Amino acid sequence: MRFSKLLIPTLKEAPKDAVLPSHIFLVRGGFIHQVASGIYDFLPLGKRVLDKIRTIVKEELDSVGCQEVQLGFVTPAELWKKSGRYEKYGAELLRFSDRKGNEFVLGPTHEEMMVELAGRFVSSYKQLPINLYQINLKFRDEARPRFGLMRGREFIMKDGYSFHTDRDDMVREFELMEKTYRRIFTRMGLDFRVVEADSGAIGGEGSKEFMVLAESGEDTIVICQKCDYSANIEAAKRAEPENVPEAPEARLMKFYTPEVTTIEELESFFHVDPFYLVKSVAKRALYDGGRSEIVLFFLRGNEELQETKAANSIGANELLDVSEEELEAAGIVPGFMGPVEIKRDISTQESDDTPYVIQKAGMNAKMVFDESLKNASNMICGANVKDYHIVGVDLSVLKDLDFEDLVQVKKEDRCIKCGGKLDYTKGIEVGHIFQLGTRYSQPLGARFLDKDGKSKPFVMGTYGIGVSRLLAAVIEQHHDERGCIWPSGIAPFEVVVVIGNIKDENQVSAGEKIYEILKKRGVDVVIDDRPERFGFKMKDFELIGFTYAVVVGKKLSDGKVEIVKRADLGRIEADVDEAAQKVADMLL
RNA sequence: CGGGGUGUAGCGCAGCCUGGUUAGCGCACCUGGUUUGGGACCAGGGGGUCGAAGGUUCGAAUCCUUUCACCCCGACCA
Repeated sequence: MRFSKLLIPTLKEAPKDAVLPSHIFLVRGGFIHQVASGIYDFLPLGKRVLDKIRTIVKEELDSVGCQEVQLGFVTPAELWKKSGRYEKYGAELLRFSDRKGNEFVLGPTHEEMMVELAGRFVSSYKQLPINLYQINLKFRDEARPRFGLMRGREFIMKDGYSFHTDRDDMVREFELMEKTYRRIFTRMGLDFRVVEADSGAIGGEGSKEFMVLAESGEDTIVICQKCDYSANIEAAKRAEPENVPEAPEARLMKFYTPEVTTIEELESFFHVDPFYLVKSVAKRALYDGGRSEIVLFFLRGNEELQETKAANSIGANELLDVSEEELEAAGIVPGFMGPVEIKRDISTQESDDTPYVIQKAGMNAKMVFDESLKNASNMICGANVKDYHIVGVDLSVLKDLDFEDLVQVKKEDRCIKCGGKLDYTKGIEVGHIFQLGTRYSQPLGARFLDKDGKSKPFVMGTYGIGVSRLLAAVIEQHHDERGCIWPSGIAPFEVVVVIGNIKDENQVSAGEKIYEILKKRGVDVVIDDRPERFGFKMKDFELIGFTYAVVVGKKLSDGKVEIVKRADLGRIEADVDEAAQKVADMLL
C-alpha cells in the first residue's frame, strides 16, 4: 500500500475530550473517529487492526472446534420477554418498533438468539457438545460512554455459547475456553490476569474475567502478592484476620451516646477498635417486577460493604440509597440503627440489677449479616433508639440470622488461598467466561433428547471477548509519549518504508525496490511516498506505531539504509540490498 | 439520573462580560516558488446557518428564554 493514497488523517493536536493515551493516540493516529457519544467510525488503519485482532480470535477459536456464525443484530423483543431480560436489562437495551409495530431490540448480547438457534437445530445428544460464536456488532445504551473505544455504546464483541448434555462437559469446555483465551491474549502481547468474577446480570454459577493490567482500567482487581489468587473486587474473598484486636469486655446494657452516630465518633467515644462496632448500611433493594424493600446490611465497623455482593446475597437487581424519611417510616432510627433490641429479662426478679437480654430488632426491613459477625461477641451496636447504643452484645444468642459474604476486601487483607497479603490493581476487562447452566435453555425451552430418551435443557456456557475494546487495551499497555507501539501481530502494517526525500530519485527507486521485495515476501508493508519532509514522516511513523520503519535517506549515498524498531526506537544500519531480508527476519 | 463544563472553519482556540461595518488566530487544505534527517519557509487562496429555535433591539456570536449535542465527576455498567 502507498501512504500517499491511504486515508490516514493524523493529527498534531489531540481532541480536547480525549483523556486516555489509547483514546488520544487512536484518534491522533487516524485509526478512529467519533460520530456520536460512544459511537466511532473505524478508518482504514483502525479497520486493519480490528481485522487482525478478529483474525487471531477466530484462528484460536476455530482451532479448538468452535464454529463461527452471525446472528441478526436487530433481534425480536419477544425473545427477550421470554427470558425475562426485556425488563431486567433496563435502559441499556435500545428498543424500537418496525413499520408494522413489531418490537425489536438492538442486541447487547445474544444469549436468547443463540439459545433459540440451538434449540431449533440441535435435537439430539449426538450433536453435542457444540460451541457457536460470532464476532459481531453490539449495542448497549450506556449511561455514560467514555474513554474512546474503551466504553462505547456500539462495539464489536466476540460472543460464544456452548451447549452440553451435562455439567461436567460444560466445565470441561469452560476450562478449554480459559486456555484458549489465554493464548489469544498472549498472542496480542498483553499482560493480563484471569480473575474470579461476579456473574452479574447474565447469571450463572461461575465466571472468570480476563483483565489487562492498566492504570486506566475501570475495574479494581484484588491480587495476592504471594500466590496466583486474583479476583475482581466484586467477587474477592479473603481469609479471616490473623490478629484480632483486644475485645472491650462489657456487660450487656444500654448506653447513652448523644449525637454519636458515625463509626469514627463511636470509636473515639468508646475508645474501642472498630472491629467491635456493628456497622449498619441501609439500602433499598430493587427486585424483578419492580418490587422493592429496605434491607439492612450489618458488618464490622472496620469493613466496607461490597454492593455487588450485597445485591447478590438477597437476589436483588440493584441497591439504592435510602433517605432518612424512608428509614423512619420503616421504624428505623437513622444514626442508631442496629440488629437487636434490648430489654430486661422479666423472667427473673425486676430491679435495677435485673439482667438484660437481646432479641432481633423489630422493624420493617430485611436484615443480612456479614459472615465475620457469626458468633461475634463484645459488640457495640445501635439501639434503634435515638441517642443510645447497646454494649456487650453477643450475636451468637440470636437464632435464624442470615449470614452472607458482604465485605469489600481491603488492601493488606489475607489471601484466602495462601494467607499472603492482598493488594489492589486496576484492570481492563477484555474477556469474560461464564458457566451458565440451564439459566436460558430452561425458560426458553431449548431442549435435546438424551441417551435415555428423556428431554433435557442444554447445559450451557457463554464466553465473551471485547474485540474493539482490545484496540484500546493494547494501546493502554503499549505506548510511549510519541504514540502507539503495536505488537507486530496486530500492527496496521508491520513495516513502513520511509523515503526521506521524495525528490531524490535514488532514494525513491531504492525505497520502491525494498517495498516490492517485502511485499513479495508477504510482509505487511506500506511505503511512505508522500511529498513530506523527513521529520514529518518519522513523527507519523511513531504516532501510528508500525512495528518497523526502513528509512531510505541520507545514508543511501553510502549504500546504507536504517531499520528503526518502534518499540525502543533503536536503529541499525543495513546495506540497501540486504535491508528487506533483514527486516523480514526481524519480524519472525 | 444528580452535580459541573463546553458548543465559533476539518482540529485546537480567541472574540461574548461592556451588542455596532466584510467574525479572527494557529494547525490542516488548495496554487506557485524555495526547501528536504526530526511535524519547514515565502507569497497568494478556499472554507463559517457562530449548535438549534424563539425573543429583546435600529442592529445579536455577544443580552434573555427554551432546547439539543458533547465532555468531566458521581450513580449505573454481560
